[in-house]
Amino acid sequence: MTALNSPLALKLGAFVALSNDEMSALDRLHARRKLFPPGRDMVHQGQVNQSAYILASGWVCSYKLLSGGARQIVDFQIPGDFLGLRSVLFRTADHNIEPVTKVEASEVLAIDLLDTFSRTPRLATAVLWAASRDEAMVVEHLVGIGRRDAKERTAHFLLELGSRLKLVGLGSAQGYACPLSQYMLADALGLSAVHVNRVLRELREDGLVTFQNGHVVIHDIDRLMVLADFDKSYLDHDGPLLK
Amino acid sequence: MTALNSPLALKLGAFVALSNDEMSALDRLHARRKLFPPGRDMVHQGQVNQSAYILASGWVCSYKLLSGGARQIVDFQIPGDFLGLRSVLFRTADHNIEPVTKVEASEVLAIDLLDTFSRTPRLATAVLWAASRDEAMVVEHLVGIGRRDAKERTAHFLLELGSRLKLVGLGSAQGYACPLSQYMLADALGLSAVHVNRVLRELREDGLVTFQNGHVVIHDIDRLMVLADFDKSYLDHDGPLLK
DNA sequence: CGACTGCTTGAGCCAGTTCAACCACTGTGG
DNA sequence: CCACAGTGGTTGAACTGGCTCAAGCAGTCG
Repeated sequence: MTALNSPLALKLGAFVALSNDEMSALDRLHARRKLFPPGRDMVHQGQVNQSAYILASGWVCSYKLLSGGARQIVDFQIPGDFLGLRSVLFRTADHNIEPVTKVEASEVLAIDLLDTFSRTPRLATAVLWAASRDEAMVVEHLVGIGRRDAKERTAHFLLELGSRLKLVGLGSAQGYACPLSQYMLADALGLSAVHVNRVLRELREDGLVTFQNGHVVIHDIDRLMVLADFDKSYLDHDGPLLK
Repeated sequence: MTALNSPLALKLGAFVALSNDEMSALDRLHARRKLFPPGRDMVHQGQVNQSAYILASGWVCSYKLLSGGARQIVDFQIPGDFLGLRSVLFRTADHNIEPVTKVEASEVLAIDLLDTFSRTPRLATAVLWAASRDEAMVVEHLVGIGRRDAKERTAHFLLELGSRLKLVGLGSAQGYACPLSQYMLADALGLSAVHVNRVLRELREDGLVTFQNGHVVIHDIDRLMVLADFDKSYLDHDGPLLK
């Protein structure tokens, strides 16, 4: 895969028109490919001096565990996303990262990243944009768990995922492939798996979305967006620092 | 007030030993003092080209509103905290900011901030540290709302606030002044005000904390920390980029 | 074939909500 | 100086969204 159609390039390209130089700088970041099997944590809480990764293919999730054994998934990462950017800047990781599927990721050393940023500052801005978008997603997630009921929350989640996947060429307004189990959905949405199941059924019976067999099919995006109170502006901030 | 005992200096100083140069650079950021009365929003969603502020005194809260009228408070900011750092980097604000009390804050223009960072890079690192701490707090907040019950969540919240206030010289292990109403607590914790009231009573009757008349008194911090499953490590990351 | 993982459905229960009332304070205008 | 309105806190009673427990089913893998 060349930089041109890599998920990361697609994502950043939605924000900055990338020059050839910038493209090849991105390419160079993809030098150290690594593979991770699903299930075994890539990073866990308290681990020190972790590298960052750029996800090339597959899905991962970041989560925290409570002493009682409960798990809260903070976010899923999909191709084109950075993982553990914060764990590089700070010595220790404050959450766990687990591959949901087989994962292909490029390791990025702190030095290389900083080096790339100083040579191609527009890339730095673009990556900062991506990081801020991630932060905005966490905030929106918080709002959803705090103040939306299970149905709205689930609908919102599925719409957000769709929107993110579309940006990296992995989905359309009609639907997308989704390797998550209902258990993972539950841990992300702050619900029980049983209840997620019922909510998904309702959404299906209402003719809004179908979540089945690893595929999300969106039947009526307009009604779904109304139900979820979905305003995608938090996903595509304008880029101000860029002239 | 000189930089030496300003809340921001105290906070950053916990992370980096600040030189005289760095101190006076901080001082210069405090040039444009402004006052804000409680109640009227300082920033609201969608607003463009906002400045950042450093909170000198008073409390503010950042929140989002849903179409149904529900409100979710994402975070409170206390003296020494930055407000709207993200809104500077990005053209539009994605949340509202409202003063909880009378507020004194220093406006910081994007240029001045970037300028300060390039002259005193250790300050840049320190501010980055603070920003990352804020992000970690939002994540912890998300986890709490998703997976802690009302009592644990409330206890955790009060402990976190105490820990933050202590860092800027506004509280101790015994307690602190707190201008929040039970309604605000409710909007932050994702609960109803009525239930917050009952939970606070329970915590009081258990001899753990008292939240009354604008004061939080911590009676038994050890039991409180156990109840809340409070691990303060997310509040004080080490600083790796600093030699 | 059995074991395991993920999905589905029912039944009963409980944490937290909503509605409604009442109290204590504080500030404000006549 | 009192009346009155507004804000914040407190408590009870009834209701409900989502949970837990329990069972059964389908597909997949060794």
